[in-house]
Amino acid sequence: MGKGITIEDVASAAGVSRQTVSRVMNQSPRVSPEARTRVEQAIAALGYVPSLAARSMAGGRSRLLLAVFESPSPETQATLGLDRLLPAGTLACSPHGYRLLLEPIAPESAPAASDAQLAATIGAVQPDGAILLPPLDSRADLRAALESRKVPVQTLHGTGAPVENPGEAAAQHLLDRGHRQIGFITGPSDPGHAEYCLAGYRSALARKGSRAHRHFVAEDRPDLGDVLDLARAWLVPTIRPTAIITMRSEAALAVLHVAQALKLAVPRDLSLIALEDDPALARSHPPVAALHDPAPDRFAAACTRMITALENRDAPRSDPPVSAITLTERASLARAPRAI
Amino acid sequence: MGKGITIEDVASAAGVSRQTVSRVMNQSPRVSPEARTRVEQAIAALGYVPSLAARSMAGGRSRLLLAVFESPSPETQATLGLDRLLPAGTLACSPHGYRLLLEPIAPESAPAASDAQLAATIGAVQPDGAILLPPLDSRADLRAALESRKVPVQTLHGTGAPVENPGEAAAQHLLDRGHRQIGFITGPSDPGHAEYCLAGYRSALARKGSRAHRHFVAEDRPDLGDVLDLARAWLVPTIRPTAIITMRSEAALAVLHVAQALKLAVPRDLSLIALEDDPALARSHPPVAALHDPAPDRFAAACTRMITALENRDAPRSDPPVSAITLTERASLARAPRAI
DNA sequence: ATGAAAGCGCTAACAT
DNA sequence: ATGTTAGCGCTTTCAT
Repeated sequence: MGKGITIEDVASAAGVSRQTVSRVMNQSPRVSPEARTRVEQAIAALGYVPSLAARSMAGGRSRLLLAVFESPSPETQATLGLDRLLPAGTLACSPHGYRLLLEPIAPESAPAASDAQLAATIGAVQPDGAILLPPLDSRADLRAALESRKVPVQTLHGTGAPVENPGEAAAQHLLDRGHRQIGFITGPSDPGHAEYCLAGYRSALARKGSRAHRHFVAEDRPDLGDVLDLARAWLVPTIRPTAIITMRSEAALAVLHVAQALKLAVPRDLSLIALEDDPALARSHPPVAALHDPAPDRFAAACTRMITALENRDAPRSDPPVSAITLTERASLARAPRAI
Repeated sequence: MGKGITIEDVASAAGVSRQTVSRVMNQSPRVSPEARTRVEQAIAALGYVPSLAARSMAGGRSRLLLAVFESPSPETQATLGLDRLLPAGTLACSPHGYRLLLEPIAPESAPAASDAQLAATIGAVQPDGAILLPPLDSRADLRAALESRKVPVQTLHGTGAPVENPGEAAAQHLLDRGHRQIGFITGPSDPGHAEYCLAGYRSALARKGSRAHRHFVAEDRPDLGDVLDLARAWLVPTIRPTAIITMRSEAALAVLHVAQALKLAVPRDLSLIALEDDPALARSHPPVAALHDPAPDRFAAACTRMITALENRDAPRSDPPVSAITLTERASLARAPRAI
């Protein structure tokens, strides 16, 4: 059932020509209200859905967008979060009749290899556009491979705001609340990303003249005991951080535990922020604040930008900026207890 | 560049008709070796890639497979692992000229709603098949919606082996090594899944006559202190588990820490298995064994099964079974120290 | 073994 | 505002 319903069926059911049906589907203004209604009813009655392939052939627009992402290598456990990205993007596309097509790129692939791969995909599906997902958005070779073949490219940080640094953002939040002795515990997962966040933290503190980053910076260790020891080493002395930033959520939980064992009240004596959110953070006592990267929303926004750019090839558009990072405030945050 | 190369271009470059080119692409045996070679060279020289849309229209096969998955709701943080699934599936499809198309289904969506959604997708792209990803593989309504429209369905557990229960598998591994006093710490994330694993653990122990599941079963808590307390409560007494299974990797690390603080050697005095793998487990001291769900491989296998079933509509196939769960053995495992 | 003819379902040009 | 005429790039079916 529902098989083989074509524009022709709709046309005869509505008593018009295929063209009129086509015009209705394509929102052409040159259709009389009556005709439009009859066509719409016929479409609904028959459950007609136009064939993407046929529209692609005839109209030259495939309504397919490439979602180009880096396929995780076994060791690079760095979770891209496709679980939440892809539904968001799909949802943004479908009301416009567009669809996403996956294009995984092997990490550190040679430019020639990925160029060939993209060439094959472009030839086969002729996508109307491509979204370069991080960390691929910085690969000039991919962008060139796409654009040289007339495939427009978008990234998550459209034309607007520059990328925010999570380490810097977290530090800034704490500085704004009066904290100066702010500790930072990196995550062991992705060395490059850890360095990046750490640098952001450092520059934020340096701007405010704090020297905490000389004393309270440590590397996260996989052994829980090491993290607990570290937390104790920082929190037992009189001169101690009034706030600590951790990259991993688990480290934040470990610090919280040590603080409570030492009778330090969170957040009164110590504020906590994790750079990575996790359900466990929301359920701990007290819940721990975390930075939240609205990547799914930014991906959806990128898809929408792409589509509107495609549809009105002329009209100048102003892309509403999307904030890159937000803080999920939870009870682990308070103003600095006093000046030290 | 590379734009607009059609079968016609290849045909004239090779000095043959379009049909011959088509036959070469479709592996038809009715082509002379010389002609085939000339065509293949022309294809390579021109960088020709056949248009999916055109093939779909003319041949009635879209070479598109639907990857139907449950889109995570805000609270259902249950990570499906699309990050690793999709590249694996894509890789399995591409050598055959097939592609994956995403179809997210809202969790607990009404059957009528998802039926309409699938109908729209099927009408638009006319997929040659669909893979129902867990936990959607048990939704009879989705399967019906697909199959009633002549779209063949596959799931991760092909025709072969039944689904293994992670809790049961882990318990069985330990029982095989002589353990009887085996503890189990559930995870707080997905209640249904936790119950399921716990039941598997219970039945495995019951089969061997162990009664440990009466004493050493506990619920995981988000607060680290609670988990540490629990581990101490189990490990301090003389009658204690010789092995512990945890659902969350963090809980395993916490138990490991307590054991070491109590001067219990892992794995000599205590074996540890997590039901969820994580890079941190491999880096701890000692590394902690974990169950590993080869879902990416099973997804790739499902795609391959689908494609071969599609290509040889006649030949009877025997699907090689794929093991559902494997144990990543690490230094946290040893035989039971003694009978208690 | 190869070619010629006839579409697949739709849209872009032209008509009218 | 609507209908008509050509294709889009392939695969089918039927000739040769």
